[in-house]
Amino acid sequence: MPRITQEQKQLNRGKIVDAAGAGFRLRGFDGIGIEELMKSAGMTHGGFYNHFASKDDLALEVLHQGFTDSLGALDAIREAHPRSARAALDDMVDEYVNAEHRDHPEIGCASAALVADAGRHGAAAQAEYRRGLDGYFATITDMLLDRARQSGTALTPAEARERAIALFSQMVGALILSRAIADAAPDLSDEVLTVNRRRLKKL
Amino acid sequence: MPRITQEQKQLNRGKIVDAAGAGFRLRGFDGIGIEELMKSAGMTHGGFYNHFASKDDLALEVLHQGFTDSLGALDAIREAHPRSARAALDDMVDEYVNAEHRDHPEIGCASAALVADAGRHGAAAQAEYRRGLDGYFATITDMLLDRARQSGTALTPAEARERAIALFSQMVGALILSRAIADAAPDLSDEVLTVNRRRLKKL
DNA sequence: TGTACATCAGTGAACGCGCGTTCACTGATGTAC
DNA sequence: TGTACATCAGTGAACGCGCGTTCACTGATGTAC
Repeated sequence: MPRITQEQKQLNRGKIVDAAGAGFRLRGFDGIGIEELMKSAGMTHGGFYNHFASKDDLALEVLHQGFTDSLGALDAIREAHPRSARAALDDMVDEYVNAEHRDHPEIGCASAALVADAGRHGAAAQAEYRRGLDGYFATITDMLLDRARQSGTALTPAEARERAIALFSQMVGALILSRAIADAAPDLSDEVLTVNRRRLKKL
Repeated sequence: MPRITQEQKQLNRGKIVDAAGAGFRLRGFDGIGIEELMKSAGMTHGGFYNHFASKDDLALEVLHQGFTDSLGALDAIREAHPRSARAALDDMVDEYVNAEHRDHPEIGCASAALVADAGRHGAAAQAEYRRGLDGYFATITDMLLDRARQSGTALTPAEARERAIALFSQMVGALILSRAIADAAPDLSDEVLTVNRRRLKKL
């Protein structure tokens, strides 16, 4: 059957990245092997190295794509509420600190699901992570400034950035803690989500 | 040389748990093998199974010990400030959300360093995690109630618990995010710590 | 446009290394008398 | 208290499996003319 179209090759590459994005989020970088990833992407494992130099190389691509997707989703939330930054911020919190998001890390935030691997992997992984955090912090800062402007409240850019960093830290912490006990203590896990969601929307 | 004293055996077991506690925190459960763990505990790897049924079994012991230690450290902070719950809470935040703690996961909070493994490992690991979180939430709730009482502020137990959960979530999130970019973006990593520390102490 | 040849994406077997686990062995400890 | 024997913690070699990576092969694609 091979060789295939160059366009088809790019589609296949995308399938591998998607499969790895879900697999790594669900089971960690070491929790799923190349054979299984390639299989769930619809191929056999031998062709992997036509696309990536190594499994680590794939991890970088997954991080990059993950942050790109997440930042895009955040922009979409903003655009869905062009007149109300408050509504956009509330939406963001609701969608992030949520049982659905907790229960489906495979389609969720890269920051939360891949964070352990990022710190331990090399400089390149951390650079991807930095890019993601920079984007989150900048966008949320803008949203807070918009909200203050729209409500006639005074807010300096420096203060807005502080709040944005604190807010995002809390969102990530809430999601991660709720995931760590999701099966064994569902009530406590739900409480972590509910409490944080309510308090985050008051900020 | 073997066989050794039963007392010595327990000491050796402790050394293995300590070595694994540091190793798993630094490099993850899959990031360090039994041979290296046993070596850093001062033994050869063959004797491992005199102490533990499996590597997973060891992970449970590490989680258990980690939370016991962390909760003990939190009690020590309280006892160091018997008259001022405010000083104790500020101390807790300062010691947790801190560059020293960020740079030394091996001697730090189990909740933050082992969280990724917990959610993915079985029910037993999650049960340990639940015990840890229950302890943290209960203790911080008490501290907040003490502080309110000492300052003459009104605070219901339910409201105190909400604040405690939110506060701990933010502490964990801040530490984890700062670790994820510690090497590649030290300035941003420091900013995450500084900002969260300041805001957490205002709560 | 058509033809001949080079390229190369996917296949599936194979390699080699690491790691969790097992095992025969040793000799000091613990115990029964 | 002393002696003889059973126990068992640590040793280090070995096993076996999984996984990341390599490779010869295939045949359709891409390209040069």
